This record gives sequence, C-alpha cells and structure tokens, in this order.
Amino acid sequence: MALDRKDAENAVRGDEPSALCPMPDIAQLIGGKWKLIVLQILIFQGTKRFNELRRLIDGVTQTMLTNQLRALERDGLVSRKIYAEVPPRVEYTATPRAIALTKMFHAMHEWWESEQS
Amino acid sequence: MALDRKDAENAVRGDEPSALCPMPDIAQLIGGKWKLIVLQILIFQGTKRFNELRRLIDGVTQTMLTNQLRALERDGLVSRKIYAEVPPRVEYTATPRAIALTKMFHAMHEWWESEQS
DNA sequence: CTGTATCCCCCTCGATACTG
DNA sequence: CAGTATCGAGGGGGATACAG
Repeated sequence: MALDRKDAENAVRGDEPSALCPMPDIAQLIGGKWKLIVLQILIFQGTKRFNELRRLIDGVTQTMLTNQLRALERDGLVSRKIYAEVPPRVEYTATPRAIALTKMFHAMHEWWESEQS
Repeated sequence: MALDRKDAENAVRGDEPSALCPMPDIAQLIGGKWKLIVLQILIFQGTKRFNELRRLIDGVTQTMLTNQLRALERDGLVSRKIYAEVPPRVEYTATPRAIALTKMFHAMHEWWESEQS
C-alpha cells in the first residue's frame, strides 16, 4: 500500500514462468477496503446508483464509498454517469477493464467455496 | 480489515448467482501487505527458506516477513518445517489450501497482462 | 540463520456536520 | 439524492535492538 511503482516492479525479482505480476500495483487498484465488494456488485449485478450501493454494502459510510468510487473511477474500473435531474441521480457501472476481472472473481469464489467443505 | 465475521457475511446481501463471497473474510486471509507476494513465490517457485524469501521480496523487513508468515501459517496456507541444525534452517512451503489459489493467481496475472497493452 | 521485543509513525478509515 | 469538509482514532506496518 505504501510502495511506489519502482518498488513494485522489483518486489518479485526474476522472470519465472507464470503468474508473477507486481502485487503492490494490483493492491493499489483493487486493494482498498471496499473496492472488491463494490466491483463484485457492479460486475455481477450491473449498474447501481450511489445509495443503492450504500444499502447493498453493509457498514460502509458515505465518505468511504465516495472515496473508493473515486479511486476506482480514476483507475478506469468504474464509470460514473450523472443525470441532470432533480433530485440528482448518479449511476456507477463496471468498465470493460473491471469486467475483465470476472474470471478472477470466479476463481476466488471457487477457492472460497472449496474451503468451506 | 477491521470487520468481524458477522459483518462479512452481511457485507453483500442477497444470494445472487455467482462469485459472491465475503471479501472481508478473504482479505483477512490474503490481504496483508506481503501475503500475496509470499504466496506467489511459494506456490510458483516452491519451498523457500526464511532468508531466501527475504532476499526475493524487495523491501520487506524481518519483522513483517515473520508476521505475515505466522499469519499465513495460522490460516493453514503455509507450512513451516524446522531443521534442528546449526545454523538453524527453516523452510516454508505452500499448503494444498494455498496451491488451490493457483487459478486465482493466473486469472490475476492474465488480467494484469491484458491491461498492459 | 531465524527469529522476538519494543517503540512509534503514518495512513487508512470512521464519525459528524454541512451543501447543491 | 449525492455528495464535500473536517477532525480524530486505531492499527498495520517500519526501524531498531536483542536473542537462541
């Protein structure tokens, strides 16, 4: 969480065969406390409004949900669409970049399920 | 990181089709700053000694490496074998439970690679 | 070589109040 | 409804010294 780019690239030395990627960089993208939950919802349940997300995610505060959504937006994982209405409406959607994480979520899910046995 | 079991189970309400698992629980297991890096190495490069890991992981301190290894051991993701020698030798190995994470690492890796284009 | 024991900083996260 | 601003606590993580 506190490593910069350079550290990240050196974090695992060598060019071994498979699955070696800079974890600190990945943590930067999806390592926040609520990011994976938000992505999970937007990927598998589709577009949601701000308060919908707030209700779906137990325990999250307005501040943190905003923070995490802003970070995800900056990193191109979530897109934000504002409707000029009264009352205001803002919708959040998983970008293709985020949807590409689907396999990872499934792998994670399978792992988790297999553990519960 | 600070959510207990109950929070985790309620974090995502509903029983939607796929890939919904309690992220806080997972974060508890593999969410430490160095855990994914350690697991990556032990899974894909096999058993390592303490100082081998220390050298392979750039920037990690003795204290933190010990902490993360202890946590991984408690959670059954890493096994620790001590050889009664002088000088002492301790080897760390990924358990089957950790090896089951291989698919997730690959998915993560593929995602990362596809992003670099 | 492989750890433990302290001390402490910083950064994340949470609570609260206020706004368009 | 969907935010922003501010303040503060807590704990994960780092540095250092010491030990078996």
